[in-house]
Amino acid sequence: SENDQYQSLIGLTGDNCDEGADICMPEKPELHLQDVELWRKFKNLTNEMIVTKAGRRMFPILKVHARGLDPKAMYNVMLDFAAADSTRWKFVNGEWVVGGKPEPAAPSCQYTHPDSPHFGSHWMKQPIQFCKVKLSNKLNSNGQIMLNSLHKYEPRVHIVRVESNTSDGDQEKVCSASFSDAQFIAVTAYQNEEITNLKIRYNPFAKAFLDAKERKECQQADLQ
Amino acid sequence: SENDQYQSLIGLTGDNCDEGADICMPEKPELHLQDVELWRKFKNLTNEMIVTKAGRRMFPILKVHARGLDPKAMYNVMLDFAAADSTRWKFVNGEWVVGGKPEPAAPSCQYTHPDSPHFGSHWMKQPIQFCKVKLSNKLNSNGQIMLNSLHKYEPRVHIVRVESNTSDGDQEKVCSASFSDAQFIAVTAYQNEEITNLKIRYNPFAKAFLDAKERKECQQADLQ
DNA sequence: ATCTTTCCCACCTAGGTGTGAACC
DNA sequence: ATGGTTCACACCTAGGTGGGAAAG
Repeated sequence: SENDQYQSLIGLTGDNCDEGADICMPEKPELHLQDVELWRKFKNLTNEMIVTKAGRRMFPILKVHARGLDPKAMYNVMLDFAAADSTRWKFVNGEWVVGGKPEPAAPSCQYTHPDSPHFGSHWMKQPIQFCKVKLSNKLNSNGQIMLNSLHKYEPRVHIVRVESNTSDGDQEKVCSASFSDAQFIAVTAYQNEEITNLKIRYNPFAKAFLDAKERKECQQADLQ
Repeated sequence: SENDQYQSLIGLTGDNCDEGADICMPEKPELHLQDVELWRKFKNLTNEMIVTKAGRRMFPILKVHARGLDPKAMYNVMLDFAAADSTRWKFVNGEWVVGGKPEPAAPSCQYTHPDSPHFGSHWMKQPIQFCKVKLSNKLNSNGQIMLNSLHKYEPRVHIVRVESNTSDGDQEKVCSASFSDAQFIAVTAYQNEEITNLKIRYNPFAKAFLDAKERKECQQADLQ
C-alpha cells in the first residue's frame, strides 16, 4: 500500500501507539525514528553505547519525528530504555554471546526532553532530538539515565498531555513508541572494534581519531 | 521598614508591576534584578553593549528573580528594550554627550526566554537568566533583537500567562518590570576604555585579554 | 579629516571523543 | 590470570571575547 511504501522510505514507525484502537487516521499521534540508515549500520554490528559515572551522550543521537498532535495542546516528551531481553551479554572471539545471569531488570528512569512542556506545534515542526541525554552506570543526582553495563536496551519515547493549573498527577499518555533499530548494549568500553570505527567515522566529536586514521592510511600509501 | 531593607540588600525591584492595584501582598508577582552590584559598576561609567550583524550576547547577563507566580500555572517570559530617552549619543573627550537627532524609536522586538512556556514553579525556583539573547544592529531572520547603535536602552521583562488549547492571542500579562540599573548605550565598538576594562575583568570569555593585561603589569613590575 | 561599522584573528570557555594505562 | 571499570589525557567541536586593520 502507499502507507507501506512511505514507511519503508522514512524508516521505522513506533511499534505500539497505544491510544485509539480504531482505524489509523492521519490525526492519530505517530512517532518515526530519523536517520534509520545510520542506526541500521550500527545495529548490523550490534550497537554499543558507552556508560560512564558522569554520564555519556548517545551516538547516533536519537531523533524522532512526531505527527498527529494537537498543535495547541501542551505535551511533555519522555525517553526511557526498556530491557531488550533478560540476559547479560559478553563479547568473546569477536561476537556477543549470552553470559551470566542478568541484573534485576528495573525499568530505567525517564528522561524528560528539555523543551518540555511545549505545544504540539513545537514538537511537530522539527524532529525531536535527544542530543543532551546522558547514560550512566551509576545512580546520580542529576538527569542521567542509569543502565546496567552489558545489558541490551531499546529506547522508547512517550508523549504525555499536560494541563496547566491541575494537580501534578494529571497526565494523560497520548502516544508511546519503541525503536528496535536503536537497540544497543551498554558498555563501559567498546568491545567491537568495528563499532568504534563507525562511531569515529560519524561522530564529529571524534574527529581527532578520524584524522589519525587518515594520517595512518597516507603513511601506508607513501610506503607503497 | 523591613521591606525597604530587603530591597536595598537585593537591589532594584521592577518599577511597574501593572496588575493588581491593591496593597502589595506577598502573592503579587514581582521581579528582582540580580547582580545589582555588578550592573552598577557598569552604570556608573555609562554602560555599553556591543551590537553586531550576527548578534552579540549581553554582558553582564540579565538575571531576574521571580516570585508570587502560581506554581502550577503556565507562563511565557519575554524580554524587550525600551528607548531610555529620545536622543542619539556620541562619545567625545571621554564622555557621552547628546549628538544628532535620534532614529525613529520603534519599540524593540520581544525575545522569548527559551524555557517558555513553563510552570510558575520553574520560573521561581532559580533566577531567570537571559544568557542566550543576542543584540544586533540589523534586522535578522533569527531570534536576535535589533537595536539602534548609539541609542540608550533599558531592559524590560514581561511575564504572560498562557493556556493550552486556547486561541494564540489569549495571553494575559501578569507582570512587567523595567530595570534602570541595566541601562546601556548600544555601540558597534566600545567607546569608553574603562567599560572595556570592566568587561574584560568580569566576562570569562574575555579571559585572553585579562591574561594579556596581567603579563603587561608583570613586565612593568620587572622594570622597576 | 572624522566618526562609525565591518571583518578577520588569536585566544579563550565549555565540553564531547576514544585511547591506553592503571585499577579492581 | 581474566574481564570489567576508571581515570587522565590529547584532540577535537562549538562558539563567545576584544583587538586592530580596513572599509564606508
